[in-house]
Amino acid sequence: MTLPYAFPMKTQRESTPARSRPLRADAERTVTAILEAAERTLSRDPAATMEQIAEAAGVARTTVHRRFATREALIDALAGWATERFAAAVDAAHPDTAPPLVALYQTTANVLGVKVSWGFAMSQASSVNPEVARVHSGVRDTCERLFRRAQEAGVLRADIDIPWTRRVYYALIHEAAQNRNEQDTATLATLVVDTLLRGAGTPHPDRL
Amino acid sequence: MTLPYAFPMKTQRESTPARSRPLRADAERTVTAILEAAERTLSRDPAATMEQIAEAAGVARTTVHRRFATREALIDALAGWATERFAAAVDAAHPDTAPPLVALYQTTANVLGVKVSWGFAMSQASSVNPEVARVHSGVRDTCERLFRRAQEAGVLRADIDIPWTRRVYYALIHEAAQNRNEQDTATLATLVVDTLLRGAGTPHPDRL
DNA sequence: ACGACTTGCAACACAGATGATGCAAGTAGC
DNA sequence: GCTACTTGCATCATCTGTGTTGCAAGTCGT
Repeated sequence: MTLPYAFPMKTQRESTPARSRPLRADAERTVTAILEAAERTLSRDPAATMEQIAEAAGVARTTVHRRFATREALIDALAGWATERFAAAVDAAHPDTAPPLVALYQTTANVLGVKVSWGFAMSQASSVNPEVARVHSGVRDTCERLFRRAQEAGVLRADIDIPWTRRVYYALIHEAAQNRNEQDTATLATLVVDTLLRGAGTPHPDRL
Repeated sequence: MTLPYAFPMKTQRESTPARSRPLRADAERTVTAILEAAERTLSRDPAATMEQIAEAAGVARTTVHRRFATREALIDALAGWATERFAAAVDAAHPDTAPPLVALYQTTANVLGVKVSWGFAMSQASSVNPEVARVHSGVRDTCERLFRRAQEAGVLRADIDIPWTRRVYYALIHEAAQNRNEQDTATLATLVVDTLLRGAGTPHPDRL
């Protein structure tokens, strides 16, 4: 049994997808097709079978098993694949250096771009794979650092609970990502950030 | 095969749990134990087996099958059981008659009470059971009516998108319900409503 | 105390999914 | 064009979960 596409190999020191040796171009395309089909299929039904995934990818089920030894290995690779993009999306927004509000918008937009396409894969944060968990945990820290900077800059209130706010932020992104309908990520990001910062209430409500 | 505990029977006109005839007291307790164990078990792992549920309930798997013909019937009954409480919780808050802000707090607190205990069951809104779907859809309408009243009363901004705001509200309740840790529903409701109305931003931020 | 009901246990049938293998046909890359 | 790689197909073994049944032991309600 060769294991040509296993995401973070335990024997590897970094998160780059590793395989025993380079795949031929056609096999490479097949692997990609399988991962994309897996995302599409599993986001609709997380309990979808290998057969359904194979069909969606346009290959035979045995081919899927040739590339991913087990179902778990496939999902693991999928989670890794998306986690790489996730980390890159966050990184590209310079969340630790850009002005807080700019960083918030940019990070949101970038993450939404990944989340819309890789929703299922990104939901596998509590993966068996320690590398995936590590990246998600790292992003969580980055997010909370950004929120603290936003507090210091007076963008976020001083009295908010940061872990709670982060969870709300994640939930907003999740909800926005369901709106795949036509909306571009910039519009969705505006909606998310606006909702997070201003809420839905009036500035000075006549109570009751 | 008798089907002693099937939630909303198609031949019944209302949502009251119906069974062919009353169960003996011990059997009644068993049914309750199974439903509670199912909630506990499935909220941890939605793919949990009947065996695991039976074990959690302290009964044999065959007993579970005696009370619920199929796995689907069990989940359906669970969804119905929780949906009854959900509808009652919303109703008790007088969402259509109390002042908007009062109704919002009270509904939130009541729903959180149910959601904390019946999180999995309440996530089965898109149940095969049309009665369950009808109740959830009704609550959704009630919620949006309340939001419109809140707008008219100046509690919610006039420019918000109501469906989006409702989804955000649901997401906040969901997140808050994860905080089972010690917090009472009144505190959590305050947090949810406060976050929904005010967001996390400062009233007049020095932009950037 | 009696009868009806309920439960646990052992056993079975069955369906569906996973994973492996050998072979023949086709394709990429040198 | 040659070789190594890749794929589809047919097939098989295995496992797990679901749902059923019969029976013996125990319990509820009257």
